[in-house]
Order: sequence, then structure tokens, then C-alpha cells
Amino acid sequence: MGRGKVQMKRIEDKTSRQVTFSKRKGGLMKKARELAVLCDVEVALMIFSDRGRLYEFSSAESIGKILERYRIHVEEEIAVRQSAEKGKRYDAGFPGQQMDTSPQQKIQRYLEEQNIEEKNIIELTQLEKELDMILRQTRFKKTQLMMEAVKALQDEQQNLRREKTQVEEEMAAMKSDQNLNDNHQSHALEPESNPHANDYTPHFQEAMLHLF
Amino acid sequence: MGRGKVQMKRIEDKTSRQVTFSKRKGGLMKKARELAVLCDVEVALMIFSDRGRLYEFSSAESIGKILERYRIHVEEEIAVRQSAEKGKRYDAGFPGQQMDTSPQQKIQRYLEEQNIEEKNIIELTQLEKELDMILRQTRFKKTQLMMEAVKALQDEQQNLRREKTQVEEEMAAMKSDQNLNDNHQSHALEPESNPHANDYTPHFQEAMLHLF
DNA sequence: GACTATTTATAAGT
DNA sequence: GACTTATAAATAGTC
Repeated sequence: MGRGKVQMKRIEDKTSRQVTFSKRKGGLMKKARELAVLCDVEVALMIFSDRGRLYEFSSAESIGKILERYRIHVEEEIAVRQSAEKGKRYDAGFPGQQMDTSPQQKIQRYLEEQNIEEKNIIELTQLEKELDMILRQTRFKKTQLMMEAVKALQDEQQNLRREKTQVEEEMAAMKSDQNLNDNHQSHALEPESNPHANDYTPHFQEAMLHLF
Repeated sequence: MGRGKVQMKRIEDKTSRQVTFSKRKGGLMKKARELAVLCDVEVALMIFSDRGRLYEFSSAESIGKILERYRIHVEEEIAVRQSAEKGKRYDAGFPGQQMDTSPQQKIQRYLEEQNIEEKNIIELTQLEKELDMILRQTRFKKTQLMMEAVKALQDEQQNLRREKTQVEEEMAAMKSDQNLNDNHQSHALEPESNPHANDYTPHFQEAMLHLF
């Protein structure tokens, strides 16, 4: 469209190339906008001029949103390709939370079930919330398990202390018995004070609980 | 261009909208390609149909390259804007991470400094990334502390076991001594087997480490 | 940047 | 969808 046809190859004359760039860039942007409006679709357009200047158009609030959508799309496509490649089916759903399969597998399966490709932004926001919830649950579960481990160790420790004290008392009693009979020597059993041993023990769990 | 003018608004008839989408999508792609070729620039175009299908054009080998270039461009722009914005330097800023004040205080101060309300979406995306990084660091620190706590408990436990065994041996020796002299009775000291005590202890840390 | 002769895209119809 | 056609829109070359 113009006074003459154009060859579909790089315009060698720098000035014409620059002029054509300016004109066609505007036209392309306009058409991108029109497509987005008329057909109610999302369009993102990025143009880097040869001087590295960026021109962009986006039908969404930000091109970032579309890029995010693109990223998810690509990841999803990869996931689909991978899972289609092998007959891999993950039958245990996500928000039931058994840790029998790997988290990656679980999440992948979850996303497949939700069929992310057909979601719009509002639905994706909902999905984001759900994933965030799952993340919180997972984190909570992890913390819980660690707390249980600590608790078990503390309990066992308490038992050990008790048993030790008992043995020591028994021994002390035995010694005093023995001392009545004959006079053997034996090193004194001081009541055991390990200054750093109890740093975490007493209020550890309570303190930890405030962190979540 | 066509038999009649078109209003620049969403085409309500689904069929025409679909037809127009198909035609204009082709046209837009073609023009994007032409711009890239004629003017020797990089162009990326993404179109998500209302059914979530992706159509893309890229002048580079992959759209990924252009997206990467875009990302870098945006980051540079943010950096430039931030340094130009004010002489505001956050030398005691966040990503230096001293845990001397409370996390709440730090985050609040950080958000205030960043004046979150005036940020645009791209900047918010950047902030999101930073906060996510801080979250990861915080989470890691928490895990680390818990691991240290567990380690300390384990060490102390080991000490207790050793001490207990020692005392028991001493006692056993003393008893056999005593048995040579007279014949008191005393309850047997079985070597202590607490079946559940060691569930976590031996490989606990190692196993936990794989979780992060 | 504007002008305008031409080419190109495409709306509506088949 | 693929083809047709009338018409609107984009733009190459020019000033």
C-alpha cells in the first residue's frame, strides 16, 4: 500500500528504514489494539528498535501480566508434554495432602486438573490463592513435624535425666551404705551442671509457636 | 477496510468476532513479520484467544530471547528510575538482612520507604520478587534455627546417654565389688531400651535437609 | 510531518 | 475455512 510495492527484505537506506519503522510501528500498534478491542482477546506486542529502544503495547493493565500468563502457558505446555510423553498419571489429588508422591508431581497434576490454559485472570487469581493456601499448609506441616521431632527429643531427654538422677541417687545410697562397712575411695559425683545444655529446652516450643 | 466501517468496540456476535479474530490475527502477524524484516528490528507478539489458546510471533529464534531482553530492559529502567527518583539511599535497607529489629518492623519500614501506593505494576512485580526473596531468606533462617535447636538437643542427649552409661557401669562395678563382701539384694539394671526414643535422632537432620 | 496515489487488509457475502 | 468483492485503511514515495 503506497506508491509502489516493497520487497520483503531489509530496507538498506537508513533514513527510509527509520521512516518506515516509525510509520509501521504505529500501524502495528494500532492494529494490535484493534484486535484486542474488537475480538476481546489479550495482545502483547514488543518492539526493540535497532537502537535498543523498547516500544510496547499491551491490552492488559501491564505487559507483565501477559508475560506472566505466557510463562504459565509455556510451563503448562511443558508439563503437558512431559506427562503425555509417558503415561504418567498421578491419581492422588492435591488438597488431600498425602506426602506419598513428590511435591512436583502433585503440583503438576493439580495444575493439569485445573486446566490452566482456559483460565482467565480472575480464575488465575483464585488459583493463586489456592496454591498459596497449599503452600501455607505445607509450610505448617513442615513446622509441625519439626516441632514434633523437638518434642520427642525433649521427652526422651527428660526421661534420660530422670533415669540418670535415679541411678545417681541409688548409687549415692549404695555408697553411703558401703562407707559404713569399709572406706573405699571414689570420685565425687557432682550434681551435673551443663550450662549450655538447656538453652532451647524449656520454652522452646512456646517461643517457636509465636513465629507462625 | 472492508464493505463498511467498524466501530472500535467488542464485536458482540460471537461468530463474526471469531471470524474477525482469525482474519486480523493473520494480518497482525504478517505486519509484525514485515516490520521485523523491513526495519531489521526485534518484534514479539503474543495473542491469547478468549479460549486461552496462544498465538505468537517472534522475529528472534525464540520468543524467550525477546522476553529475556524485555525483562532486562525493565529491570534496567527500574534501576535508572530508582536512582534518578531521589537521592534516597537505603544504606540500612532491607536486603542486607540483619535480624536485630523485629521482622514486622523491618517489613513495615521497607514498605513505607518504597511508598507502595505510588508504584506501578511493573515496579510492584519487582517488589514482589524482592519480598519473595526476603521470605525465602526468612524461611531458611527459621529452618536453620530449628535445625540448630535439634542439633543442640541431640548433642545434649548424647552427653546424657554417655554420662548415664558411665554411671551405670560404675555402679555395676561397685555392685560386683559389694557382692564379694556381703550379699545385699538390688533390682537388676537392665541396659535401658526405649523403643520409640530414637525415632528422629539418627538421620533426622539429614532427612530434614532434603526438604529445602 | 503532511499529501496522495497505490497497495493492502478486511467486512460482508457466498 | 476458502473464495469473492467492494471498500476502508495503511503506507511508499514525495515534498
